[in-house]
Order: sequence, then structure tokens, then C-alpha cells
Amino acid sequence: MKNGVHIIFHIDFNAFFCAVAEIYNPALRNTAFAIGRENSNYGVISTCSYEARKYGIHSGMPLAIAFKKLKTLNVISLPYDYYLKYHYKFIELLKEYSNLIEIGSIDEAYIDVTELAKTRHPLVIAKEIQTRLLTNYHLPCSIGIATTLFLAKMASDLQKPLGLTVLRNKDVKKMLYPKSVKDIFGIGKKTYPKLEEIGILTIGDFLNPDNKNKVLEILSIERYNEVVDKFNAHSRNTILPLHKEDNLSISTMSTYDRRIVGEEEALYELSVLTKDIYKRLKKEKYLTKTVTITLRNIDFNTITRSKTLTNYTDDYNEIFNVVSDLLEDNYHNEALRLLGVGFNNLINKNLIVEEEYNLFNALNKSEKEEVINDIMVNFKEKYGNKALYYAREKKTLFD
DNA sequence: TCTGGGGTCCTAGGACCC
DNA sequence: TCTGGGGTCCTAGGACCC
Repeated sequence: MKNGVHIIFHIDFNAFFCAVAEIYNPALRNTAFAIGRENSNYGVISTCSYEARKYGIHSGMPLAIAFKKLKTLNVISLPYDYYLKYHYKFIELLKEYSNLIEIGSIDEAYIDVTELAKTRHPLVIAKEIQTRLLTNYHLPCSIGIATTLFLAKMASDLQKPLGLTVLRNKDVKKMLYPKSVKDIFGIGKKTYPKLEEIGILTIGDFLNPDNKNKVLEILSIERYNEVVDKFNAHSRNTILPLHKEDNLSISTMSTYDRRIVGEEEALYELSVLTKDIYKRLKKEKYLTKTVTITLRNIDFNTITRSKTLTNYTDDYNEIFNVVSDLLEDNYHNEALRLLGVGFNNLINKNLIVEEEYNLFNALNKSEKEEVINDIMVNFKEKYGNKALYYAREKKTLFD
């Protein structure tokens, strides 16, 4: 193997929420059902079984429409903890293969198996992981194998369910170019219709140098180059050793089945949400510096308003006063359908090493900047731009 | 047809400082 | 009276992801 080449797996569960629901209720197997708000006609489907997909039902679809397609659709929901339990089992299993694991979300992860692949064939490793997840936990997954995280992710998408896909750099053209531009991870529902409108239909069209000027009408040169690099395997191939507990923000929101009108009612609902998310702040030992509220009116217009404090805090009254002020300054008695509260600029109390913090604070300003700069340069060399972004966010710790 | 909930990343403008 | 260049922080919102 060439020096510096990594072997990355992207492991992606197939209909994860449904698979977990089937563990708790095996009678659901091979039936058409969906995960969503129970006993309701509004809201959207978060995911649905392969049986339900046969009726044209898919995730993100409003329940009202799904019921039109299949009157008898069985919609269920489980407490989030139930899904988390299997997420943790999944991560524990991966740790047997490598310590370099990056969690993408509750149902997907990247793992660098370069070391292990010196003695075992990557496909054999992947097959074993897939089989163990299926036989031990009844969780079907697809695995993509490539040299960068992006290509591994694209590869895992190529075969579902239960796919095992090796995507060599030299095969990118053959395997990915015929696919639609909307399959590009990072090109979403706002951008792909614009690309299709100017005749950029496939990934091959997008990457064709003759089309570069056309694409630049829609994407900035930076975004364009980023995407091109990704398909040329010039994107991140190192796992970021950052975990869920390194959240940059936490939030909660709720859509109501009635309209919220008037400051009194809005403030009451915000207090319920604030208490809810505050519990999590305390439980995970975070301090926050920025408080955000979200208001969405019945026309679906959404605003966010935030305030940054001078100090990090986990004092409930201080936080709720900010929520209250933000509402007062920005709410004009329109009817609302959604309210939300979030905390940004988080630091974890466990991460603050007091001694180092005091030493750092004793430095003068230019010395501080030098130290931060060193940290950031090291970060970037080691882990790439994404880590640099994290470092920049976190350095506010040293204010 | 009518739109959930919880996140991250990126950009842009204004305030402020030197 | 007219006015630079660089940097950071804050705020707001868009796009995207699962």
C-alpha cells in the first residue's frame, strides 16, 4: 500500500429507527410502518420501513400525504433512549477494530482501519462488521470503503440495503459520474434544482471542465473547488477525535398543534422549553455564553434572535431573563406555530483545567495570541479545516 | 401536499479596537 | 474634514445533514 493512504469505512445503517423498533416489536417485521408522531395527522415521517417505501412513502414526507398513499400506515414512535442504546452498542463494536472512529450521527460512523488492513483484507473486515451487526442486533447496514471520508460516504450510498462497496480512486469516474448531482453529499434541495435547470444533471456533468463556467453561476469558486477536490480524493482522510460531548450548541424546539398567540402564552411555552434544555445543560456539565430563541409564525416565516453574555453561565435565572428579554424585543403578537430555545458557545466544565487556564490568563495579549495561533496551526496540519473551525470556536474559552 | 426536531458549517455586515 | 487597513466578536440567516 502507498504511504499515507488511508482505508476509511463509512458504516451507515439501513432504516435505523425502523430496525430498532423491530427489535422491541418483532411483529413489525416485513410490514409497512413509519416512525413519526403517533395518533396525529400532521408532522412528517422521520423514516419508514422498506415495505412502506413500496407505496412511495419516504422520510420527510408529511403524514397527511403518507396516509393518502396508504390509509393503514402504522405510525409509531419510541423514546430516543431506545435508539441511543443501540447506537452505543454499535460504537462499542467498532472499537474492536480501530480507535479511530468519527461519529457522523446516531446511525452512521467513519472508521479508519488502515492498521488492521495490513494483516486482513478490508472487504473481509467490512463483511465481518456487517454480519455481526446483523446477527447480534438485527441491524442491517451498508458499508462504503474508500481513501477519504467523503468517498466512503458516497460509496456506502451506492448499495442499499446491506451493501459492501469498495470505491477505488481510479473507479470514481466509472462508479460516481453517472449519478445525479443531487446525490452529492453537500448539494441539497436548494442547489440541485438550479444545477439541473442549466443542464448539469449528473456528477460527470458537474465535474466536466467545459461546464465549469456554468456551474460557477451557481456556486462560488471556493465551493466549486471543494467539490472537485472531494471527487479527486483530495479531501479529509483523517478521523477527527471529537465526540458527541464536544457539542457546539444544544437546542430544543416544538411545533404546536394549536396557535400560540400573545406574549404571556409565548413566554410560558418558552419557559417550558428553557427548563427542558436547561436540564441537559446541567446534566452534561456545560456552561453557555449565548442564548438563542426561535419563533416561527403560521406563514412559516422563521426568525432567530440571540444574545451573547459577558460570561459563561449555567444559572437558570440569568438564562431565562435573556430568553424573556429576547421575546419582549422581538415578538409582536403574531400567531406562532413553533418556538425554540438554544444555547450556543458551549464549553464543558470537565474540559477546563484550572491550572492551565490560570497560567494562560497570566500571559499578555500578544502572548495569548501566539499560543492560540500555534494551537490552530497544529490543529489544521493534523486534522484539516474542520478542526480549525472547532479550534476557533473553542478558543473563546480563553477570553 | 403542507411542511418535525436537533444539529453543523458558512457567510456577511456592523461595532469596535488599534 | 475626510478618512486606511487589519483584526475580532457578535448577530442573523441560509444551506445542509440525519
